Formats: sequence, C-alpha cells, structure tokens
Amino acid sequence: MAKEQRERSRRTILDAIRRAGRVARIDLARSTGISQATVTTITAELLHQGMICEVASADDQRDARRGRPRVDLALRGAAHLVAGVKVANRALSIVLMDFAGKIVGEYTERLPASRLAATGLARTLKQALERTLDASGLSFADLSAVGLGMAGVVDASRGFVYWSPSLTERNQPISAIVSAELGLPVFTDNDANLVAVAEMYFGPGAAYRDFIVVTIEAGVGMGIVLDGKLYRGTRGCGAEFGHTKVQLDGAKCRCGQRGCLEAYVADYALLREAESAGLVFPQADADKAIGPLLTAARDGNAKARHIVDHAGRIFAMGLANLINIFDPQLIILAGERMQFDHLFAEDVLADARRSIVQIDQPPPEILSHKWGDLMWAGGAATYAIDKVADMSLREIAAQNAA
Amino acid sequence: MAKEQRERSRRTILDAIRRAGRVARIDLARSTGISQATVTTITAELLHQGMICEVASADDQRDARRGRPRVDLALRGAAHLVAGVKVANRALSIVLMDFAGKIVGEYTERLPASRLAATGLARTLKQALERTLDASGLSFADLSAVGLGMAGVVDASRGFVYWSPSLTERNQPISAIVSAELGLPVFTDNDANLVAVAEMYFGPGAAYRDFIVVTIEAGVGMGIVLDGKLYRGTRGCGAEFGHTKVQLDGAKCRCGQRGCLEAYVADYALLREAESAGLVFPQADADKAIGPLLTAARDGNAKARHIVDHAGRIFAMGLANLINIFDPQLIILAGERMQFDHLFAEDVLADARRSIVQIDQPPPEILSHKWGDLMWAGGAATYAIDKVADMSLREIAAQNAA
DNA sequence: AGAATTAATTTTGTTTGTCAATTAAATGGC
DNA sequence: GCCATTTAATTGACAAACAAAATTAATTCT
Repeated sequence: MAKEQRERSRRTILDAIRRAGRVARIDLARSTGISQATVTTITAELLHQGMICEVASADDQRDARRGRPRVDLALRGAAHLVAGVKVANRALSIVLMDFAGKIVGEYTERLPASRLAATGLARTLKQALERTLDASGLSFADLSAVGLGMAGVVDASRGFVYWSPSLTERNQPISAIVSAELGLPVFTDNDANLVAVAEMYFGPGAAYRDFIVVTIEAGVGMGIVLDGKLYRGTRGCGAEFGHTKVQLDGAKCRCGQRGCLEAYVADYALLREAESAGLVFPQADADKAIGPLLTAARDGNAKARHIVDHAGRIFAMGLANLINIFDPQLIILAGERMQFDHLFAEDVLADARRSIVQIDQPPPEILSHKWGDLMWAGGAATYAIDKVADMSLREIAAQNAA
Repeated sequence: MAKEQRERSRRTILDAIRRAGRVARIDLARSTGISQATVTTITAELLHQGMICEVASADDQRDARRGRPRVDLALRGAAHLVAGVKVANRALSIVLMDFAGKIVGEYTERLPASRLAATGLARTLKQALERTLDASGLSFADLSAVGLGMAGVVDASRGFVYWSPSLTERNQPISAIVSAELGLPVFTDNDANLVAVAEMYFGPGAAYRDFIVVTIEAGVGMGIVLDGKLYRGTRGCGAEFGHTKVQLDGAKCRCGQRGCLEAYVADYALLREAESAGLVFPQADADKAIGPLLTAARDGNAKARHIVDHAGRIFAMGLANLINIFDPQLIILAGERMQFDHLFAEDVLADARRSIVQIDQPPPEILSHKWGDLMWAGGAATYAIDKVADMSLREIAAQNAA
C-alpha cells in the first residue's frame, strides 16, 4: 500500500515532465503538489535510471531573476528506442521514436494483400522493420519494444485481435505472434485508440483530461480519453463509433450489418452512392476516386453535392451524439490532409453543435488535426513508449525492494 | 500527501463495508489488501465516529470453525438520516433513508403544475418534507442532508440546473435555493444519474465497476458508471441518451430538436403516432393512455403493433449504440413496472445484441430492474448518503489534524 | 483443563513524505 | 571584487501510514 504511493508519485512526476517538455524541479513540485524534497528524491531515481536528463534551463524570465538558476529536466530520448507500426489497408507504416517522442526514422511499404494471415503479417513486418532500422544504421538490439496498431476489435490488455480487416483469421493473439517473430515486447491496440494516446501525449489533447478522438480513413474510428486515461471498454471492443447505427434498416456496411455510420461517411460509401446516382469518375486508382467526386460537388454538380452533404449531415449527427453522451472538453477530428475536408467543414461542425442539447455554456471545442500518414504509426510508437516507461518504473521499484 | 493516503484507505474500507453489508475485519483486510493492523485502526475511527457498528457475526460456516469468532461490522443506520426527493412530471416523491440504506419513510404528493419556479418548488418541497417527517415522528433536525433528483441538464458539482422540464426558468442554482429554504445541505443531480448511484450502492450494479443505467419514464435518461465512479461529463450535460439522434430530420422532440431517441420511444411519442394513425383510445387520464395502446398491440391490432414494434426497434438501436461505444459489463434498464414491458421485451434485447459489433465473446448482460415509483427518490437519497459519508470522513480527518 | 485454532489488537520497524534548515549558484550594490 | 540578497536544490529531522510479527482474546476440540 505504501509502495503503491511511491509508484504513483513517480508516474505523476514522469507524466508532468512529459507534459511540460522541460521543467525545473521547483515547478514540478508546484504543479504536482509533491514536496520539493520528494521531487528531488524521485527525479534522482529517474536520472539514475536514465529516463530523464538535466538540460540547460530555458527560463525565459531569466534576466529578471537573481538566485540559483533552475535546472530543467527533460525526458532522455536516448533512454529507449521504440518502433510504431500501423497496419493499413494495403500498406505498412513504421516510425522509429525515441523516448522523448522524437521521430528518428520512418518507412512505408505496400502490403501484398489487404488481408494477411497473422504469421505472414509478422514475417512481413519483421522484414520491413529491418529495412527501417537499416536506413538509420540501427538494429533490433537497439529497440526496447514495438507498438502495433490495426483496425478492428482488439483487446489491448491481452494483445488479442478478435477481428480485423487486415487479418484473414479471427481471434489471433497478435502480440504474442509478432513478439515471437521479432524477439521484442509487442503491444497491440486498435489504431484509433493509439491515435488518442498520441494526442494525449504529444498533441492538443495534452492540455485536457477528457477528450475524444475521431479518426477518419477508410473507416471511422474513435478513441476516448477520460480522466487522463484511455477508456477501452471491458471486453476491448468499445469505442466502435464507426459501427454505431444512424439509420434503421440503413445502408449495408462492410461489417455485415446495416445503418452503420461508416456506411454513410466512408469513402467507399460515397462512391457507392455516386455510382447508383449515375455519376462516373474514371480513375486508375480506386483509392483516389473520391477526389473527383468531391471536386464535382464543389463545382456545383447537384447529385455530387447532395451525396457529400448527406455524408456531412450524418457525420454531424454522429458527433452530436458523442457530445450528448460524453460531454467532453474537446473533440479532435484526426484524418489525412485534404481527403476528408468535407467532413471537417465548418458547416458540418456547426450542424453538430446545433444538434446537441443546448445549455448556456459553450459547447465542446471541436478541432481537426490533419496529420499525415504517419500519425497512425506515431500513435503506435507512443503507446510503446508508454509501456516501456511502465517497465522502467517497475524496474526502479524492484531495485528499491532489493 | 500522506494524509490523502489515509483518506483513501478510510474510503476504501467504508465502501467495502457497504458493499458487503456486514463483514469481519479480517475479510476487510483480505478484500481491500489493507493490512489487519490498519483495518483495526481505521474501523476504530469509524466506530468512534458512529458511522459503523459491530454486529453479531452472520458467519454461515461458523460450525466448521474453531477459534475466536469474527465480529462483523456494518453501517450504522442511526448515524444519519437523509431525505431523497424526486421531482417528477406532476408529482413529488420523497423517501427517508437511514445511513445503512434502509428506507424508513416515504411520501408522494401531486404537484400543482408540471413546471414550477425554483422558489415555489422549494416551498412546496419543504411542506411535503414536513409531512413526510411528521408521519414518522421525525423533524428537520433529524435530517443530515437532502438529495434532489430532477430531469434535465444539471451540473451536480455546483448544484446548478441549466434546464429542467420541471422548472419554469433556466439556469437556477437549485441546491442553494432549496438549501436556503430547508436549512439543510442539499445535493442535486440529474435523476437518471441518481438511479445509477442507487444501482451502484444497493442494486445489481454493486458487483460491477462499469455499467450503464438506462431509465425510462416520460423521457429516456442514462447514468454511466465507469471504474466504479459516476461519469458526469465535463459541463454536467453528458449522458443525454434520450436526446441522441436516431433519425436525420426525424420526429419532433420535446427538446425542440428532431430525431431524438426520446421522440420515438417515450409514451407521448407512441400516442402521437397512434393518433396520426387514426387510433383513438378514450381515456380520462392522459398519463395512462399508453396502456390501451399496448393492449391493442398485444391483441393483434396491426397499426398498434407496428407503432410499438417500431419503438422497440429504435430503442434496440440506441442500446446497441451504447454497447458499441462503451462496451460495458452490464446494462440495467430501470423503469416502472409494467408500463415499459414492450421495451424490455426479449426480442428487443435480442435485436440490440444482434446490432452490436460481433466478437467471439459474450455480449454485455442486459437486465431490467423494475422498481416502483420510489426508485427515483431512493436514488436521490443514496446520493445524499454518499455526500454525508464524505462529510463524516472529512470530519475524522479534521479531528486527527487537530 | 489444556491444546489448537482463528480473530483482533498491539508492538515494532520500514517506507514515504513534509517541513525546515542548509547548501548551491547565481545577481546586484557598493 | 566582495558580500548581501535571492532563488533553486538538497539534506536532515521528524511525523504519518502501513505492514509484519508478536501478543492477546475468544472460541472449539479432545
């Protein structure tokens, strides 16, 4: 019971350092409410462990001050190196990230198929990871862990995938399978959850304790952060925003059910609508066919316009429902640059705000965070860092016990 | 920092006693992980404060045991008496509850109007409360606090009502207003949240850490319990399940918006549908008119049947969305006996289970808990007990500091 | 009656954290 | 250039909380 107190304090201080980026001990004491003496003790442990380092103070009011200059503490990037992997539709994205959250390498590779067997995925991943490491002159031995993000229903605590659009089989203990192939600890979670982790650690979510991340790519995903922690549900299949129903007996969804939000706003849904409306956009690459449709809508094609508007209205309805249910401080819409601008448009957000329960308080902030392709892999890497930090903290506890 | 540790431990032990009903110190130590020594210390404080008492052990394996007999501890009902008040459509329900959760008095009174001014409500409440106390030979001086539950959007932390169907004005500091009238501490929250508190303390929710309560009366409400704590959202207007949208440009709702779940499943919605379908059920009391409609549906009237079925399907869709978003361990459907059987029907629940993301794990349990009228007031009373327990624990902390 | 058993309390020691004093490292005034 | 002043960080003394072990308490079995 007393031990746990110390572990909590260590966590608190490490998190505070991460949030601040760099911060002097005295400010740590003030912001965490832990006494200066304890901050000294704990930071000494973290320094000794190599998780943090002292850096010259970036004290902007330094001129106006006398007295002993403060020494800032920061996460020590060299403490650990992790890889974050995102398994996308037909691609594998990898980033290498140091313990301070800096991306030190990246790599993307086409996958032979959109669905693979777990063992095949593990082998492909190993090769891709080798190339990624080679490019930076690094090797597996430099890695502390691998974070793995994939669409689908994942029980993160067990690293178990109930179902994923990227796998040919259901019910795969994916963390164990990939870990056996790589010889490294592997931590798997739903990809949208991992984006939420990244937003919480290094994105705009860092300033909030309760927010929701909605991701948009082929499907619609969600990550929920409540009280500063990722909420995953009890079986690992919560936060399935894309498969909440928005229409009784509605449009057919990839998941086999009807009326899912995803079946109205995903690009494949819009293309399906366009086709049945008689619109044709000849295009070599099916992945990009959404572009001409959006252009046509902007240019005043009534049919195209109607399809895009309808998607926006359904999306707004979904967002409003989230706000009505969670009343979060913030909603972050995370998606690829440009491709989903029609869903991030101000009139869609205004529509959402209009559809929530109205009280005399400002509605939650909604902001869109358009990251590139590597957002997903970055989320996976951040998750791995979080796990590695846990491991290091446990190591300190074990050393103190001995 | 060390003080807070003790406060946590005291809370843990008090909660464990409440959950168990009655429990020996040694089992407290085992279930909480706190050492026997500390349990002795803390329970001695709680005994001295009068919050708990020793009772003869109800040890069912007593015969098979030798040794010193265990002494059970239980909440001491006489420690505090609170009142729980539910402001309903045209009625005020009050229960008196002792600190152990036992209901020691109840009273219901018709309200002159379905909407009242806050000060008028406070005065009416005072008179009704006086009658309630009189009936048990008690007085205001015997009460420690009052819990107040009402429909609408409530910021519980401030006891502030943004909007309620029971009040004529918006933005009322209702706790302060009623407290000034009664001369007692008053704690206000949304009524569905309070039902969730009751389920967590004394209902089937006691065995779970993550569950959702859906309440059905005139409107549809929701209370969310995550990690053993009620989740209220950041502005106090979360959990508005009844006003999540289930249909774009849908049916008009009381709240002024369109397509709300409530506008499809509440009794007024069903009656509206029946009327526009040409069904007429002459009935003196408008509140009860739903009965004949349901009977007609059961008896094979096709129009009535269709209206009721449609409500069930919409409700199932809403439940499925909740499960897809939260993945809770349990959903409790709380409503008045009989009146909402059509929504609690097994085919509705089966429909909901079919509409969630399918994985090879059993879906969350869904159970209906048909309490009477007093469920609501009981929830408010339970909330008041929780607050009073907080106050008592703080008192112990203050005494120790002095 | 005494041994055995189980519960509860007390004693003792460790951990943790705070407070206050001290040391460290700078600036500013003379 | 030296010393007072200021601010940061560390150290030492002490108190609170908890756990482990010893002790006391209350019972059953033989």
